[in-house]
Amino acid sequence: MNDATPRDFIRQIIHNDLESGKHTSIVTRFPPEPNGYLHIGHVMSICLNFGVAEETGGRTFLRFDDTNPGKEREEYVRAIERDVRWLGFDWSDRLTHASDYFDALYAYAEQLIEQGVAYVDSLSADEIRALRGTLTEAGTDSPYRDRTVAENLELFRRMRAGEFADGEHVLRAKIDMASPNINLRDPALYRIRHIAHQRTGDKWCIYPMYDFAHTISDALEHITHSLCTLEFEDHRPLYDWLLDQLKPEHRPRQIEFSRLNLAYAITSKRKLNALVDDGVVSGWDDPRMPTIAGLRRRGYPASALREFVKRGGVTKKDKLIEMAVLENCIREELDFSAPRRMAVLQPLKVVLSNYPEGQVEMMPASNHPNRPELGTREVPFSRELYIEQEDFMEDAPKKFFRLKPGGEVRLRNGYIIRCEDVIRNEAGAVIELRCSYDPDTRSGTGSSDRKVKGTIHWVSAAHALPAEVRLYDRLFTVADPNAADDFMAVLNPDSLASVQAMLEPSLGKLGDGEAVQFERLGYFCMDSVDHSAKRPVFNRIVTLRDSWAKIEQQAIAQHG
RNA sequence: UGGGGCGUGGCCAAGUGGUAAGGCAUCGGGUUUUGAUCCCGUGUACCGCAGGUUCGAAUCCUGCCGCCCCAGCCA
Repeated sequence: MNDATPRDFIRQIIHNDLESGKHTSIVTRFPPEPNGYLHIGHVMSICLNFGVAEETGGRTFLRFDDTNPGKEREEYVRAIERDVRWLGFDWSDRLTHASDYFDALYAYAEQLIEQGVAYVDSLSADEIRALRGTLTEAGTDSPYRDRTVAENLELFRRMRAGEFADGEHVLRAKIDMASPNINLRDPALYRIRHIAHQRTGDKWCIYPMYDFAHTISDALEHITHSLCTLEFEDHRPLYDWLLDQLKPEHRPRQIEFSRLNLAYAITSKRKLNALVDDGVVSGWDDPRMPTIAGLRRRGYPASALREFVKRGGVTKKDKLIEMAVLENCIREELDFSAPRRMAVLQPLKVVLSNYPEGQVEMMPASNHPNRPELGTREVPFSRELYIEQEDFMEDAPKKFFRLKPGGEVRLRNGYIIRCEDVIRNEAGAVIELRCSYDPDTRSGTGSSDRKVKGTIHWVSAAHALPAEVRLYDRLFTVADPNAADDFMAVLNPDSLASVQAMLEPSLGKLGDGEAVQFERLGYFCMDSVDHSAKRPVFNRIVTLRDSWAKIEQQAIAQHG
């Protein structure tokens, strides 16, 4: 559409098809099998299919590829619909199922039989496998390959009528058992499955295979460009063969692209399942999961996910995108949209010895330093406060710009304070700081422009809202857990940490799904599952970029 | 030693014969009551390798190497 729209090879093809008049409008489809939850990899496919249509004024179908009853559930259908909608896409009335076409599919199967290019094979699955040959050796024709059209038709109709048990017969395309492409060695088109389908019930006991159902569904929906991932490249000759034989009115074109892989994440359904079953995570929507449900619960904005996919590009090259790209997209969006708040994750009590007991000042605080239009709110300030344990250090290195004994620091939106005394418990641990404040340095007044090196955040102890805050890290310790021998062995034991934090009181009025920045800490949102007013639970969406952490690391590396 | 794909700086990615965009990351610096944001600057990219065609090649040709996918009555 505009100059910023990336022109990947698929959009180029589509652009050319529109220019040449081959198509007047574009129709795509996103065709998940409802047998699990959608994940970050699907986000790309969704954005591509819906995006390409949107950009050209075309249409997109959300089609459930439900050709394998027993593995598919309505629960997944609803979850998928929700995920796609949440991502910001609309299929309008174009919500379909492969099962909507079972009658048509059956008729096309009979057509193939009548054309003499499909036959009923009565070999067992094992026998068929044995005759298929190998990657380097041609297969062998089935002894049933030359049945007459009449015989095939009768058998196929009896298959449909339920006269045979599962596995007794199978309908196969008659192509070429010696083809170097194994998908062309007489692929199965229909198999017998005496099992109720979630939508068609007991109407059918034979079900079409993916290649057959998908090709015809595409044609029936007048799909112009059928976009799928690279592993289906070898299926394209079969896709085209079916179209050549059946000659439907509309002929779709399949185009393949590489899937998006995110570093430190897995997308294998089996492995994701294992994480849930073994209790490694709390469920499919655990905020550490790469599922759309997990990403949403974590607090990642849909717009940031769309941007992430856009930056990844559309190519045919295997890719493993760094987490930093995703995190940058999240931060970019949230930096703009998230109001600022203060919260202390690891509270350390500070008593201001010279601040009047019982006094409370309401300190105005900007909701967004770069967007004054977002206004201000008032934060209570009093004699006893909490600051971050990390913001105090006894033997601080010279570059430590926070609080140290005898040192000064500014309290964000408050006063400059000086650390006068350190209180310890019997074990010698610091449990409290006695500080003095400089009344002249209140933010925005008097000599408040007096400079000190550091500014730290705080919360008034008497007004603080206690809350559980969950801190997340990557689920795996290696960039490519898929390549690990045992992905369970490379789990990050510290992927979840929970702390009892103290929040500024205004956070009690946060709306569902709203993200805020806890200044100096990161972006946070309420947990959509466990949060309640009585027992607040927050998730850290992502940290802020932290150049201090790098300096610290380097110092440790240099000086041991 | 079958077939199908893919190889441009750490990770992505433009480039479609005329002399290598951009983003992320990195490393410097500036601004800053978030060590955030923002703003500057920062890479000699043997364009997988080797030949060839051409005045000229990442782009064309040949050979080689590496990686990915395929032997479900899964999708």
